[in-house]
Amino acid sequence: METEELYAALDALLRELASQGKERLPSERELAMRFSVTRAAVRRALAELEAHHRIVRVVGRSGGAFISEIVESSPIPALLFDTRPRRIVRDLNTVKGVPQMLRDQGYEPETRSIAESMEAAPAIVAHALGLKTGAKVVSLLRLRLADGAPLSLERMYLDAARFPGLLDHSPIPSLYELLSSRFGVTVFATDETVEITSASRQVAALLGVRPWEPLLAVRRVSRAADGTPIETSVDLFRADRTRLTVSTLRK
Amino acid sequence: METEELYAALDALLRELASQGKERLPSERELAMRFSVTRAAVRRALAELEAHHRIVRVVGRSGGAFISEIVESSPIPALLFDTRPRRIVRDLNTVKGVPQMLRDQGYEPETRSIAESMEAAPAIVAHALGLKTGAKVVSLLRLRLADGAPLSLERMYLDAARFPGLLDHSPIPSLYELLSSRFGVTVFATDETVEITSASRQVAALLGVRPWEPLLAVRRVSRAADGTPIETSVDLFRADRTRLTVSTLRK
DNA sequence: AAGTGGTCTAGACCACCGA
DNA sequence: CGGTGGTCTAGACCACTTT
Repeated sequence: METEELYAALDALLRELASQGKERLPSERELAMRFSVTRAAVRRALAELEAHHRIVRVVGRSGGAFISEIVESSPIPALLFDTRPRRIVRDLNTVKGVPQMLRDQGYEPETRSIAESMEAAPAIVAHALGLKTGAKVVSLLRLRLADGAPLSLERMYLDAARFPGLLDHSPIPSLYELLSSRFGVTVFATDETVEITSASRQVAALLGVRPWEPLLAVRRVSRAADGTPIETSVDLFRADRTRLTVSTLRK
Repeated sequence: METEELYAALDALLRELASQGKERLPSERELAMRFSVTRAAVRRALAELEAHHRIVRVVGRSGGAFISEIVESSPIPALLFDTRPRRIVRDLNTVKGVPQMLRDQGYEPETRSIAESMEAAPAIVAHALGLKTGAKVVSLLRLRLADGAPLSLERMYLDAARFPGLLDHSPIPSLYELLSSRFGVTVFATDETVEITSASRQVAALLGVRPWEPLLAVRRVSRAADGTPIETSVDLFRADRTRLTVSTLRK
């Protein structure tokens, strides 16, 4: 019995248990015996059920695999229109900072500075900021939390020559406010790109997700009213806690 | 030697090979012997490298694991010079349809209609379109391809009462054009949200990706100039072929 | 035919954690 | 202590693709 069959069998078992109001599956070893397959095969199928959030797995003595919710069967899903989980909404139409966005939605924002340093600009950063490769840039690595839980990891670069003494204020409480009050610079426009990336081990540890889990990567270049670049950054958002929104008018 | 060590060792090997201009790794069996681990261990580490797009794996006689790009040799990333990006760019600032967007970027667009039908609106769809639950809606399921390779799967709902006889033209060549010429309706504004979802087996098969692989889900409501909803849809984009862009001005 | 990656069985040991 | 999931070794067979 290959994985696909086993997945179907477990799927049926899940529905049966759900209909009986039970939420705990038999142990992996017992499932392996029942379906006459190895435990490894059971684990592959369970891993897929877990990836689809059909089950949750818990270790330890009364641990096991638990049904995460009762789902009706449906062919190709209208399910995708469902928006049950409470996700934090990042509106790409505004230039608000993350903390303000969180407060607007009733979350308690927190920012932890992981690293603040001066370094030579990598090629892509230099290109985005209109500098020569190797020019000095200020590099900030910050972790954003909402209600105490990690939401995103942000790496930002700024032209060190344009903003001298920026690191004197370390740790920086509100960057946009500091740029405005001390340097008279405000963000006028942003160009952003959105892609999926996967979490490296270090990123995963900081964000509290598993390695290689998918993340939303938002790359940004902020510009002043005269078009000169102010900062370029990459935000890595936890996929399970984030929804991006955009509104557009015809052009 | 556990997975993390082995990953680091393979990482070092990757850099060494890259510096020598080589792009092919030894076979899994040889790597296992070299590092005195089982082939399963090698495969776990290689899977991680693949998830990070560090390598590409090919089956068959002269297959193997190949380094996906040589980073060391060139100080300035070749990407910056590439006029036709490896990923297809979906500009969320415009309301252009997918085929037009593809043509603009030099790809050959193709749309395959998977299903076109009339059905009762699910609650969420009815809500988005301002209809009563159960009202008749036209449901379209279409696969978009670029240069013959699957790019996205789109499920769209339209008010059947507003667009009578829409399915008479089945299969629909250009929906936006049809709405304009036959019903005098043009899209004026769109509200879109972006999230990560994972591919079900059926979706994965259509898009040519593996089950549970992450996808970009773009949900949309298109409105006419008077604010009435025209259509609501979900686009599932292959993460490895898509980049979304947004530009904003201060508000 | 031969060598590649893909997948499976079989079994062991570990980390964890409640009974 | 004992049962759970998590991870590892060892080895077999299959599907695929070039030689």
